[in-house]
Amino acid sequence: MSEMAKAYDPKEFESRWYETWEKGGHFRPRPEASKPYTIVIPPPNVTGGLTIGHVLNNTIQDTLIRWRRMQGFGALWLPGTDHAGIATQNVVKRDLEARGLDPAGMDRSAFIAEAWRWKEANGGKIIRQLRLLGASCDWERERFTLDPGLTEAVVEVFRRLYEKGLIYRGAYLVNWCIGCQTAISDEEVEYADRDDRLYYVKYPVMGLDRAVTVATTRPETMLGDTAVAVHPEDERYADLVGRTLVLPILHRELPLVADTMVDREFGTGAVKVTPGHDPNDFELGRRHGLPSISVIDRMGRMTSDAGPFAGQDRLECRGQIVEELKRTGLLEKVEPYAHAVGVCYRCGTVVEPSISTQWFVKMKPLAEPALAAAREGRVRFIPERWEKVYIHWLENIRDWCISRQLWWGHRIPVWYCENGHEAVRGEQSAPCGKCGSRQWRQDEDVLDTWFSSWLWPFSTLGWPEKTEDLERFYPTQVLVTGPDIIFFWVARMVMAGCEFMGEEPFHTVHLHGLVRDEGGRKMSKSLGNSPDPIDLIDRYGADALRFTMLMLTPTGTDVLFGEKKIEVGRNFANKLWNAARFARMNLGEGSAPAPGLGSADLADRWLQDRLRHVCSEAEECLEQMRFNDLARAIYAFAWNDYCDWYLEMAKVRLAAGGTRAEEAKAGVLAGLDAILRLLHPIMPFVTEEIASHLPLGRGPLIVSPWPLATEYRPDASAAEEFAVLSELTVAIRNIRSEMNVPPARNADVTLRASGEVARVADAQRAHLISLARIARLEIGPNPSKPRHSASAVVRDSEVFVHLEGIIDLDLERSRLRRELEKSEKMLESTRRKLANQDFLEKAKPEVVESEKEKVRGLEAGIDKLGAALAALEE
RNA sequence: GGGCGAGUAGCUCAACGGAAGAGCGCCUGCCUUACACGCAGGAGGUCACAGGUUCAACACCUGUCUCGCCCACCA
Repeated sequence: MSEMAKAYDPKEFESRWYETWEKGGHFRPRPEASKPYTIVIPPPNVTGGLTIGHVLNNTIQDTLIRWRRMQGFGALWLPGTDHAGIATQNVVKRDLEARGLDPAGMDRSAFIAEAWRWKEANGGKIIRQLRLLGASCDWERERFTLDPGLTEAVVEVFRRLYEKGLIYRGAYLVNWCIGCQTAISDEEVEYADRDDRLYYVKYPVMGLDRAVTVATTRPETMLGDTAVAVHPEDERYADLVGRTLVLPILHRELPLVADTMVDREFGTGAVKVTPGHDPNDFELGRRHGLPSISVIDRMGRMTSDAGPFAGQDRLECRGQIVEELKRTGLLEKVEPYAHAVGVCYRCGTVVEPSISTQWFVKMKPLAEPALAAAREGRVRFIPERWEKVYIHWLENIRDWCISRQLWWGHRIPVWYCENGHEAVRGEQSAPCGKCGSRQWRQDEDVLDTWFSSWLWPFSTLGWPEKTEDLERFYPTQVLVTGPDIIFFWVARMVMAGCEFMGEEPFHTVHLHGLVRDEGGRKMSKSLGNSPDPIDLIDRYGADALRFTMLMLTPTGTDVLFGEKKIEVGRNFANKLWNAARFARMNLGEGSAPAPGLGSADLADRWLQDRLRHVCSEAEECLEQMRFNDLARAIYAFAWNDYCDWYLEMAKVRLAAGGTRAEEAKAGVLAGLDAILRLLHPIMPFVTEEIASHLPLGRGPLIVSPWPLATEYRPDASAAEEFAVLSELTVAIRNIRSEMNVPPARNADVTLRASGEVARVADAQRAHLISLARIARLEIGPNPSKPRHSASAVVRDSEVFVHLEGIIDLDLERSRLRRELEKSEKMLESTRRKLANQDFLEKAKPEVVESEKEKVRGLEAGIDKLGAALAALEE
């Protein structure tokens, strides 16, 4: 056995163990395991680095995978990365510019080549970081969403949906991002509150000396107005419906239409209708057969249809229009107005709704099975409340705009022949089925990144081919991710799984919280409040970080993370480290006994009882994915039960030597063995390292059997005896501390006790003496009370700590009075309860009995305290 | 405008309807030969507010307030 450093030093062993595990093939699912357990990683963007959010997400997954692996499952954690269309394209562009190249001047294939080069050089960063975290992914199965196999899956899916009529192309109003120069889906639009202005503009009525005033936040879009609408039952405008209005500035004629969509309460009750630049107006326009005019182009500049404003930026145009309206007296008023505007979730630019020709997926038919899956319990959410969010979205689903005007991504697998016929295929080859033409041109656009992500649970396993992996590992067991991508990813994966595999891709969705800073703000690069996990791992250890993250994360609530909190994990690792050093120190040179807790010693019997509890608790926590409770339970057991009590008690037997020492050594090892196995899924490195320094008789911890409660014998009487022992110990320590007995000084103690307390104290005399630092211990049913002593009541017994020469009578009196007061208060409230007739009649008998018992105990204690106090008053 | 979540010790969070807990911080002692990343002891809480259900409520119900998310076609 090699030496162990004095303190936990993770740098010394983390990378070494990761290499050992990987070389040992332990990240691969065991071929012989009958039951599979699969998790597919939410593929991080290739552009990204590891964030604290990733740490939480992947620590949870790794904990589950390692736990199942130890249980003997064929555990597969399938890793990979997402090509992240827009994000990557932007990063590559910036990179090119930084290198003095001009991305705008590049042709498509040159750009894509550059993007791949960038990906090969930089795309592995986050994967390397996951390894530092200890993620036990099967790297031999790593996938990338642009891998050939996954491309094949994308084309196949597109083809199937196209043939089913669920994919269509058409000119509709879509969210156009001027910043990213592409259409984006509804889900990619975020809403940001803005303090804006509401402009009231007068539209003269043709042939009358009247005008209809409309309210708008976007005066520039009036250039594209094709109607004004009012509510059909709005009396203010009843006589005007059907008449013609004159659009200010451009003097175009507009019908005044009636539509129930209009809110009579808002503004003037009249709304300008711009089908070309507003989703509601687009709908309204269709209903009324109105034309639509696009006055803003893809760059955000006014088109030729904007007349004199053509070529201006939309915002510049807004200002000029307002000026012009003022000048002509058609601007009635301007009010401050707070509202939400849609912005691109990628670049934050205000989204410009525009009409353009795009590809869409018809979602309703796909949503049905996904809805049923949740409603019928085949897909379950943890926490449950997210199910409602999922269902609500699916019930109100809108078609999915899947085409993106980018270069980086899966190119839309549609080809057009020279005669305009369409065909879906991966590569152009065969002649056109309709005209025989061989001149094909592929659609210019690429697919939304999520169009490959939604296939992830099966495309990564080989689909559309029927591979062994697909057969064995699909469906996966659990998906671990954040609630922010329920719509983008989770729901769509369920839809795809149902549609293409005929089965849900997973049965449990664990949605953990977001990581925030200590002020509750979202972690983000721009705020600069997101610490670099790698730096934290470097300074505190991966295990410390992992443990802390889990400990801080109650199921499904956001985590407020601060660097200081990692100390909990680091200190805990150090504690274990030193417990192991203690064990080794006591094992000495000779051959060590096999770990075991079979002796008749109270400490061993009690530890078995505790292990029984903690093992079943850990199991339950993992089953229910309550990771914070899991971490807390193991922490409390290891620190408080094992280190504070068991090891302290073991010192007595170790000092005694002989058989008792051998038994203690076996027990110390057995306790550590259980703790290390329980903790391995959370803290893989330090547990593995510690285990390697101890003669536990096991192979690598990573494939050691998960500890079962049934390995340990329950022992209620040991628990009870231990309680007596610890209560006596604490009472004595308390007196010592409050009476300022120097820690180094052992005190004489007299215990006036009979029955259980006397029996336990006598049997555990050696333990008690050691734990409470006692010089001489006298136990009897009625020993004489020592002259100078402080006392305490423990159950039905009295403890006297001799304090010759150092007793401070005043101190002791006030100490006893405090105790007495506490007991009397409790006695009073308990008596009151028992005086209540309803309580006696209606409460459960055992509750009543325990209250009565409580009174008896309190009364006896109060008597004793009173007597002790009286003795001091003399 | 809907929906969801949270409001418990200075801070971050626990607590099957039956005497309010942990970690950090704080106070007092201790370098007690595993650990000062530690040991022992201690202080600190009208469990957001108001009603109600119950013998009994931090927990269940109703309402209110505050904070935070998500969804939504009031321009």
